[in-house]
Amino acid sequence: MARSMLLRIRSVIAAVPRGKVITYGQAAAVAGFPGAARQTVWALQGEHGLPWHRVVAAGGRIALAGEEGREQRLRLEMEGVTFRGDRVRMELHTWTPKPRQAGRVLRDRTGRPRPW
DNA sequence: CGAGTGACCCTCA
DNA sequence: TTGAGGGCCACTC
Repeated sequence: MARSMLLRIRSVIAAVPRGKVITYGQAAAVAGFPGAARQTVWALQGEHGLPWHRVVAAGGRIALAGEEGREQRLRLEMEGVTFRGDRVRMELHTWTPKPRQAGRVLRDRTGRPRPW
């Protein structure tokens, strides 16, 4: 069931702690679907109760536009997340689930290696 | 079943 | 630094 894909991505997002963030691509990869960043968007759509503000685009960019984007930034700053310019300082706040074996490399669907 | 639509991402010019 | 191009895939007409 393709449905479990979104469910798994949701559970990953739900596990992101306060003060930490995860990117769309990472959320999908951690859930077991490297390269499926767009599905993370779907996983957030219409779902309440998820820490949606802790999901940012690659490089710490806020993907939401306008008012929504400003609210997301406010929520993050309230949790202690710091910014540099208009992006989150990923080196300080990126969340990684359980540190996997060092040196591990995941590959996306096109066979491209994705450093992890 | 085909086409269009995303709060995306990576590579390369 | 920026933009194009191709890739991903659930979901809705």
